[in-house]
Amino acid sequence: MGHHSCCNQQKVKRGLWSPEEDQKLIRYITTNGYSSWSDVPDKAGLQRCGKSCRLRWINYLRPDIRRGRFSKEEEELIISLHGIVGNRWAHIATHLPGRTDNEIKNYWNSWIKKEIRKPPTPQMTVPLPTTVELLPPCYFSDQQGVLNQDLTMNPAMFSSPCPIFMFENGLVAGIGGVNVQEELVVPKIAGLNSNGWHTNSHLVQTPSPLLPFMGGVDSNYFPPLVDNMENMMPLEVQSCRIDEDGGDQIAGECIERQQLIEWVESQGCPGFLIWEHVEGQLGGQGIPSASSNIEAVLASYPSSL
DNA sequence: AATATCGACAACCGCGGAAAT
DNA sequence: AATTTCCGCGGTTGTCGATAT
Repeated sequence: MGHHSCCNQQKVKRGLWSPEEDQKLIRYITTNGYSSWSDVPDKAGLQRCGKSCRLRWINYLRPDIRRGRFSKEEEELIISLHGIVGNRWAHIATHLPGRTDNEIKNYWNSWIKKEIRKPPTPQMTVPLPTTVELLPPCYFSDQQGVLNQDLTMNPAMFSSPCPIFMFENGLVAGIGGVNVQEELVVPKIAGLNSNGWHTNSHLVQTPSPLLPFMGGVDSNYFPPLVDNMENMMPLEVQSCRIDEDGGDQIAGECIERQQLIEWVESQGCPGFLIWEHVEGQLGGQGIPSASSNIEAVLASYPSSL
């Protein structure tokens, strides 16, 4: 039948939960547990749908829940993780014991509103040259699985000369003492293993011929490099990790900074840029700094600049 | 003083996919 | 194997007290 018919019969109560309802639900769940949420309401004597009961228990009544303001460490972790995985609230919540996806989502949505009304920071604006016609052509090779299907199927998208690769280097290590090492991944132009990256964290193609790709893009961290994110084209990417000191590799998925650099250079691309989050800035502005100067990258285009 | 807006948080909704029938 | 039911997720709306106009 209709796919989803929960919560729309009459006589099913909705809206905020009363203390009495809470007590009924708590009593039932603590004595019986839940095997099937859909028959919890009947057995517990509640005029709710199972879904509502589940939500109430998961997000509010269950005993191991933690409430109150987020700590500084939690805030930093949320912001950092969001910069990497995007709006995957449930995933982010797994790194914050006792917190729910809903709570984190609410936090983010109000946090982001505050950030948005702040004026952009000056050093984030990078002047881009307007004349690019003289740049030598540089196309991607399809060898070694470098290109994904979208790329090969639509070569017109990649007629822009001289791509500059940009990578976002996850976040600082060991933040708040929480081990998020496995999250320290950066996108790489490669095969189809997107490994759960959120769409807006994928490598994207920018409208600028000089900066055709940006990796790990979060528009709130990297706003001014391009005028509008709408024109960007999400691409499937493979995750890997830039590891400055060579430690803590992730089996099979990690390439180190030097490898990354070599790989980019092997593509015949003269420039690349690695953004790095800087410790201490994540909770404040969430502003990255560039490890390699974009001016130096642009200087590698002698014919036009 | 009255009302509009804001902000934090709670809850709802549709969807995709898993599980059950 | 096909269809229905259920679960969990993420976007969105609702609620209500606080703050601003």
